[in-house]
Amino acid sequence: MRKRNAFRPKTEEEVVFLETLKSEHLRLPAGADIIHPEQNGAELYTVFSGWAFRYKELPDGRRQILSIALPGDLLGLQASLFEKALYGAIALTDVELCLIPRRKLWSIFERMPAFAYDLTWLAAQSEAILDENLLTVGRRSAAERIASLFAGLFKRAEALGLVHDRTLVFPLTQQHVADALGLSLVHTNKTMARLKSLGLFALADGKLTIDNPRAMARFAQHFEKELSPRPIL
Amino acid sequence: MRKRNAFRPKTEEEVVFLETLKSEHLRLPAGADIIHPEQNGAELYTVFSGWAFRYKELPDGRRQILSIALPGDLLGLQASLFEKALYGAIALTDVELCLIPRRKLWSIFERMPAFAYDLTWLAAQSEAILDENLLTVGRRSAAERIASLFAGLFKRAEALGLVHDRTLVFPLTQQHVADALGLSLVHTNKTMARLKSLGLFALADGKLTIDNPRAMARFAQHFEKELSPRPIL
DNA sequence: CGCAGGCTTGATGCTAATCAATCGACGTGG
DNA sequence: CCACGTCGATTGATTAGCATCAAGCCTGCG
Repeated sequence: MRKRNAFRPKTEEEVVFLETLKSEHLRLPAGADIIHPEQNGAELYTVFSGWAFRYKELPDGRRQILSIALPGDLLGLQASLFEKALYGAIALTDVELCLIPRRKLWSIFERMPAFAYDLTWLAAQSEAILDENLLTVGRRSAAERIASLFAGLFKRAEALGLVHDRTLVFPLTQQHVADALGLSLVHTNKTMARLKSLGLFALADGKLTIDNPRAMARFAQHFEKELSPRPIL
Repeated sequence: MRKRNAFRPKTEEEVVFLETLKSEHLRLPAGADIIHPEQNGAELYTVFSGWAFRYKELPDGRRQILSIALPGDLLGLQASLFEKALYGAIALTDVELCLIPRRKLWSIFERMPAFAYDLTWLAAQSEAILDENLLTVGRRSAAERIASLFAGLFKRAEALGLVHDRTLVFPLTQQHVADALGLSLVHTNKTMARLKSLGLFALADGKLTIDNPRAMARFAQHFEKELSPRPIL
C-alpha cells in the first residue's frame, strides 16, 4: 500500500481518464484569478507548471495568503466539494493547470479508487502545510517566519527539481511575503534586509539563493521531516 | 451527488464495516494524549463525544493549537496516511473515539467509495477550518481573534446540538485560547475581560453564553457561510 | 494546612504597525 | 527623447499593541 505511488496508472479507465485530462489543459497569465472568492461551483485543478497562491481576505482589505501552490499541488478541492469557494486563488507566474471536472469527482471515487486515494493523500498533505503555516504565523518571530517560509518553499522546490545551483526562481514580492506571514510590508522589508546581511540568503532579480539550507532551517526553528514520495497528478 | 449525505449506509459491506467500528470504541480521560507528536503509525479516529485539540510545538516550548475537534470530526488523517504524525492531539474532556484502523484505509477506497468520499469531504472541511484559523491568527487583532474563535466554536457546537439556552459547555482554559490564537496568556486574559465587559459574551464555570451571536460575528469580522450538511462518521 | 492550577492585575519594554517619503527600474505616449 | 505614472523596494520617525515580568487571589484537594 505504501508504494502505491509507484504503479499508479493501471486501470484501462484510468489511462483513458488521464488522457482526457491532458486535453483539458489551460493556461493563465501571471496575476490571473484562478478561483474567485465566493465563486460558485469552482473546478478542481492541479498545477502543472508555475506558481499560485490561495488567500482569504477581510471586508476591510486585510489579506492573508494561506498557502503557495507549486507544480503538482491541487487547487480547489474545497471549492469543488462544497458549493462555494471559501477562498481565492491567483496565479503568481504564468501557469498551466490541468482541469479535473467537478462533476466527475464522484465517479472517480466510484471507479478509480487509486486516483481517489491520491486525491485524499494530497489533501492531507496540504493540510500538513497549513498546520506548519499556522505554527509559523502564530508562534514564530518575524525573522523566524521569513526564514521558515523561505526554507519551506526552498525544500519543496528542490524536491521538484526547481533548484539549480542553490538558486530558485522566486516570484513572490515582499508584499506577498508579508501577506503570507501576517506581517506589515515595511517590517517585512526591514527584517528581510537584516537576514540578508546575516548572509542567510540572497534575493535579487526574482531569484532566491540559499547557500546553507541547514543553517536557514535551524534559524527558523523549522524542523520538518523529509517529504515522502508523492502521488503525481 | 450533493445529497449523498442523506443515504449513506448502503452497501452490505458498509453496514458490516460500521458494525465493526462500533466495537472499536475507545474512551480516554481529559488530558490524555490521543496522538503523540512524532508518533509512528498513528490510527485514524473520529470523535464520537467530547472535545480534543491538535497542536504543534517548537523545540523551545512555544505551542500552537491548530484546531479544535468536536464530535464528528476526524483525527489523525495525516498521521495515518503518512508514516509519522506531524502534530499531537490531546483530549480536552473525556472523549469517546471510534477507531478506523489505518491498515483498512486502502480497502475502504477500494470497496466503499461512498465512505472514502466522506473521508475526503471531512478532510476538505478541516482544511477550510484551518484556512479560517490562519486568517484569524495572521490578520485579526487580539480582540477579533477571541471573538472569532468563540463565534466559530459556538456555531459548530450549535450545529451539533451542543448549545442549550444560548450556552455551551466550554472546556478551554485561557491558556488554550492563547495557544490557539497566537497570543500570550496575560494579554488573552485582559482582552477577554474587556470583551466580557462589553457584554459580547459571558464565560464562567466552564460555560460560555453568547446572547447575540450575530453581534459577536460582526465584531470578529467573521463571516463564514452556513455549515452545509456533513457526512456522519 | 499546604499546594497546585487557573484566573487577575499592574508595571515595563520590545516588537512590529503605521505614517510618510524617496528611489530605481520600467513602460508608455507625446 | 523625455516627462510621466506605476510598481516594487527602501528608509526614518513615531506609536500602539502585545509580550514579559512579577505578584497576588481564588478554589479544590490530598
